[in-house]
Amino acid sequence: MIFSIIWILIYIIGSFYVDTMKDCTLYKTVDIIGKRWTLCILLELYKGQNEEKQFNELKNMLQNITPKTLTTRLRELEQQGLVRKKVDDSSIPIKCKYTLTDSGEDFIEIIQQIKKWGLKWKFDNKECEKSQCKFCGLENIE
Amino acid sequence: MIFSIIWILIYIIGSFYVDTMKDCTLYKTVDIIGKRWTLCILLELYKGQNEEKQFNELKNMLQNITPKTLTTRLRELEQQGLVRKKVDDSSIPIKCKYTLTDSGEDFIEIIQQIKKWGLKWKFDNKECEKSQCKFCGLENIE
DNA sequence: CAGGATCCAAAAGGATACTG
DNA sequence: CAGTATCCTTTTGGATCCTG
Repeated sequence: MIFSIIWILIYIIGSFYVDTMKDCTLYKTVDIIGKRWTLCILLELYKGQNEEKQFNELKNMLQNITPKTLTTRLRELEQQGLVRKKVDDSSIPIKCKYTLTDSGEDFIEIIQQIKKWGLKWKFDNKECEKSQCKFCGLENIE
Repeated sequence: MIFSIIWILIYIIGSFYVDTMKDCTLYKTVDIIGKRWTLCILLELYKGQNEEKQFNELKNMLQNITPKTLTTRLRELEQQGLVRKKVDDSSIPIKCKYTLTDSGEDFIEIIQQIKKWGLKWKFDNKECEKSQCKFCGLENIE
């Protein structure tokens, strides 16, 4: 009983630090790229010298992704300026080509950093340690 | 009607690319750090020359985080080797100190990279462009 | 081919109260 | 102080079918 009072006091005293951090660039950025499939999509677009990819090409490479999710992610990325969409409606069927923008390509470097960190500290993965991993398609730098 | 058949055919032909990528180091790493609050926690531990932080200190700095979530995240990070936990039960109340491990500190560099990318390509943020942002506590490199 | 629409399941996280 | 327990809401994404 006496302890409870002590703890409540300690607790209240401790509660005076408050700060807000939602507006931070960092957290905004992470909000964009922290979502499921986003990295996969970026990598898929990056593979093969950043050539144009069509919707169903992406869908087939990313097995298990549903069109709904892919559409959502692509739109987010397009809106955030990481991905560029071009529509070719000169023929039937219509073709939509997706490519990375400059900022999107620049972001690949971060992904590369993350992979490097993973290899350094955490995971043994024969495939990923090859000069070119077949999963993520990234060559190992350094 | 005739179009439907054409499209079905195109669709089937396109479906022959399949690959798996779950075992990639990259995706495993992102699984760890892509979760909500994780980056905030790492940054909070990093602030102030990486000194020890207690549970309720963290909880107070990260307003809106619930103890349940904080516990979960800390345990994940501890298990993944990014965070170290020390218990001091020599006095009442017990104190639990959390610090970054070497790999955890190393990871801050990636966060720094992400921030740099965000500032370069996307967001105007007066606070974040200062030499030291009060939100994420990171100094701006380069 | 490139999605839109609808419905549904799972999971993540918040609110709140409680404890040693 | 450092959590645990319970309940509940919200978000997310999968399944499936449909269309121009």
